Amino acid sequence: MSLKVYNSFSRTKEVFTPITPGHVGMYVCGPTVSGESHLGHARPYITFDFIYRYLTYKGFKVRYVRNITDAGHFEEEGREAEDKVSKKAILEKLEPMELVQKYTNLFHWAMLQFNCVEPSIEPTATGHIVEQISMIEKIMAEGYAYEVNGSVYFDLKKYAATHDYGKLSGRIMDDLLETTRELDGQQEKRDKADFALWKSAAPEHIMRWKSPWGDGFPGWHIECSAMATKYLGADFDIHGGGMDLQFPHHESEIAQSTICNHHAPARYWLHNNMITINGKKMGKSYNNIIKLTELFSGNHPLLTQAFAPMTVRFFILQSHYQSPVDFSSEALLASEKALKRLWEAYEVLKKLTVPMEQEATDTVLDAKVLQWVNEFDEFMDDDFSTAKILANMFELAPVINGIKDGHIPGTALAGTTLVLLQQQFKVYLQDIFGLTHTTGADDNTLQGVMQLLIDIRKEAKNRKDYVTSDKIRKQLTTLGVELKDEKDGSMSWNK
RNA sequence: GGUCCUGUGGCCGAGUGGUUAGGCAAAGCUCUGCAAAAGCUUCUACAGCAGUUCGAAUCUGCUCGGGACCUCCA
Repeated sequence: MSLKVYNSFSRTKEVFTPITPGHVGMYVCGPTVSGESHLGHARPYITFDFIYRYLTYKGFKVRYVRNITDAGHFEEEGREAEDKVSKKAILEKLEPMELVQKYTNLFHWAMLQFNCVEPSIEPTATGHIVEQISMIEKIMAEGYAYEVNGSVYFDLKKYAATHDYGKLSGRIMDDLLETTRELDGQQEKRDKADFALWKSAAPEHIMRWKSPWGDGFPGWHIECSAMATKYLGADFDIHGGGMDLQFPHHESEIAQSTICNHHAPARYWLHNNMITINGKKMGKSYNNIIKLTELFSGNHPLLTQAFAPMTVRFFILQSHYQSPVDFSSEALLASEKALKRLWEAYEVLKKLTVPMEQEATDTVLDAKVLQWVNEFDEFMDDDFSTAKILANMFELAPVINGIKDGHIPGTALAGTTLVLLQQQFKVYLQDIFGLTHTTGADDNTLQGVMQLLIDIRKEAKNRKDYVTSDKIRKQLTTLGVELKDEKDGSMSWNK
């Protein structure tokens, strides 16, 4: 089966063919560590995490590069030569690198919470100033950049004359050139649409590096081009990021790399859609940001409760990565319950056993189960349709629970079917979707304490002392531990 | 203003022209000391109008609504 991905560049679903058979180079735009990550940031990292995991599952050796943007960029181009990082640093009275470190650590912590696999390489912009400068020099040598007052700009008009600038984002060059915007510093550019490759640093600017054009700092787009080229080559497979980065960021990356390397950087451009909140994109300008720390703690006016990272991960998996997803406390609560139900079915499934040589007594059900399971790969190959796989899993859950409860005879499914079901559930739920569940079952002390409580409750129940047995169950519930009486008289629990 | 996307049942969300998406919520039943969980059942929608077609949520056009980008943005 071949993997098909929606390529933003061609606006069609294409068969994915890596440049080097068996290997995939993937670059994803990482965070700007000038502030705390919010819910919106979670989406690309979780999306490209399961894409990375799936490519690995398919047998590709993937080099996954995700940068850390720690060299600030100007907040409003040309208005003031102050970058995000230095501005915030002054406000918080921190060293720029101290601030960068703080938010980098926080970002890594969040990725850990979401169970995101670490990228193969996580380069920082500040660690690649030399590469960025040399790339700018090459572009200048090619005649597509010019220097003015210590800043270097990309000559977009010249580029657009022979190249299709705007193809990725569906932009029309003439419109861009016509866009009238009166900003300070715009005058030094040959054309308003030209973007900066290097900006001259004003004396008060903290983050600054020496360059052939004087002290300054790199432009917004050049870091990704420089780092992607360095670690993945001039021509690599996948470039990913949020849809809002298509223009101007990715468009400009294409222009820079095309001139510098004489080659468009990536074959496949993958973009995840936005998370909205009450229909509006989550963003600073809308003042509707929910930080990840707030989400995990429930400490936000829009939240009715705290939500676990896995709930968020599941919530994102429940829709296609290219669809916008609207956030609400209610929607997340639904995800929380759904994940719980699914995970419990998975736990049940793990314990089911049937002899391998068992033949299916219910061939209709057996065929259905096989179809649902086999569709996992099919759906994932179809541009990573995680939502459809989850739907199939929910179709399978009643079958699993039915076998456990005895509504469905244990022999209904063939031994080989059950084994395949168990295997694929594990592979998808844990290895590809990256979901985890903490039952506390790995805590020996807690295990022992719970067993003790279960024993006491069983004894109480046996002598019909329901006051005691209900008290144990009720108090455990308030502690967040759920105790269930099974049909066979045993008890199970989970956190 | 320009470019593009989108409008699915109480809510969230899959949907590749013909067949039940799925989840959450709600109702009933079974099981249970009571619960919870689980199982079974019910609720069956595609913004509006027109067109193409034997047949459209799915294609086309128009109208209305929502959103993204055009500026830092995941």
